[in-house]
Amino acid sequence: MQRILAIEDDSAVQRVLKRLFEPEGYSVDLAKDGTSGLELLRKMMPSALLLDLRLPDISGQELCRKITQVAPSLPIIVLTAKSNLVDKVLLLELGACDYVTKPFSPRELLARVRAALRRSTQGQSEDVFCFDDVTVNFPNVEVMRGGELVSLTAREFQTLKFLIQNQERVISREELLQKVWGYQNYPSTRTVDTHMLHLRHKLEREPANPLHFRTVHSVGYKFIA
Amino acid sequence: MQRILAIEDDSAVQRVLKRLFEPEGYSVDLAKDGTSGLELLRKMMPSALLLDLRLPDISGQELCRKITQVAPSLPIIVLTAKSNLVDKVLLLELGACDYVTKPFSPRELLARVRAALRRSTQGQSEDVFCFDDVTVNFPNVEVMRGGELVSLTAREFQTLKFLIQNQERVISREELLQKVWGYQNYPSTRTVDTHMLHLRHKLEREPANPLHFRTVHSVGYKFIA
DNA sequence: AGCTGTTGTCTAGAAATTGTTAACAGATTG
DNA sequence: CAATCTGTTAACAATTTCTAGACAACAGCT
Repeated sequence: MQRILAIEDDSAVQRVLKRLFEPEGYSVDLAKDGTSGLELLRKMMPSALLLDLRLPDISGQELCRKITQVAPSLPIIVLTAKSNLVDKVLLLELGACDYVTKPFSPRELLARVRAALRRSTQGQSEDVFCFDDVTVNFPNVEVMRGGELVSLTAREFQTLKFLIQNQERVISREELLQKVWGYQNYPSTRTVDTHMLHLRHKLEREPANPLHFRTVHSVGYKFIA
Repeated sequence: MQRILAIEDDSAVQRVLKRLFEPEGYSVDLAKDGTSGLELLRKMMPSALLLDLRLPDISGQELCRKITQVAPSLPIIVLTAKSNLVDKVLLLELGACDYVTKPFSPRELLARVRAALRRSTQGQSEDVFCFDDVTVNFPNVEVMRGGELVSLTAREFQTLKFLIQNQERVISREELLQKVWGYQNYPSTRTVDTHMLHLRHKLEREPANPLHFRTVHSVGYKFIA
């Protein structure tokens, strides 16, 4: 039997979750704040986690980070009131695998939890990404271009991955250095430019006239498929 | 040879599929409606199924349900015109393992089918695995090379087994230490390198220029047959 | 057009990662 | 109990990758 842990302080929502999942053959355990949630998590090791973002004690984002440290492969479905795109990106980055905005349709939540469980047991479905004549294979850490293997360095690949995950959005050099490089302080940001140059030469048809790796003058870069 | 069954009524798309998969070493069988598709499915037992959602006789969702009853572990990749998110969730729930929206990039479809096949075969373990002039016999815990018995240590054999089970995929030293060694914490990961060195010397033709036990700089190692 | 700050490009040196060898400590075996 | 085997770590060499700086080219502004 699959066990689901729900960290959610609203008792009305708690009841809805119980009534939704238990008849479908899942067991539902409840925690009403972050600290007791983390404790329960360690004890029961659930198959999936439902996480409310607004909690009395810890911020949802903080909790998300801690959970992914304790159980990196646990699928987390976030329940959130906002449908903000920035938040969505942030959440997926923090390790959430899906999110549902409140008020949610019970049927949709059920479907998403099932899909998440399926993905976590049989592997990610989003492991390839394509644009132009380029295929990026994430688990294999491989990039094909027109049937030929293109060799990227690890940094280049990480940068590409981050850009794809945040496509359409402009990303500053500072953000890239923080999120991809993991740097807290940096004397210069020019190294980002060099890496973009390399990505363009390896993946663009006309590196001097880039279609996908675009420069946004005095702001940063963005990726467009 | 891997066989793919495509249930798809558009003959133009049928041709594209044939031209895409057959040169890559797959055999493609075609059915142009749901009933003949189900019949063919029972006869040929393909390795993967490509399924168009808009069919003349049966609804794609209905068909999806029936197929998962007949062959629960068969990977299904759905071809769909809509990119609706709800549909996506519904499909995954119905048993599809991935989906591609039309018009699709041939290369992307190929990559996804490969990924799906890899996922579906990685669970079931063969008794013997061969690459180059090497034969690995899992039940006997034996490795032959060109008729000669090669003696591997227990760790080396476990490492080899894990690499073969996850071939093509890049595996970090950390993951190896966790999954093969069973370690939770480790002061150093260099011991993995030493074991890869030994495997190379015992199983590669040119240990200094490895073809099968590849290193992916600053990420990890991967095995390729 | 001219000015100014930003970005593209190249390169050499710095830094990090990996290959390889060898030595040592535990475990296993006879 | 000694001998052998196995796993681990350290050290150094070889290799790959990253980075900062210089200068040229470019975009945006007045």
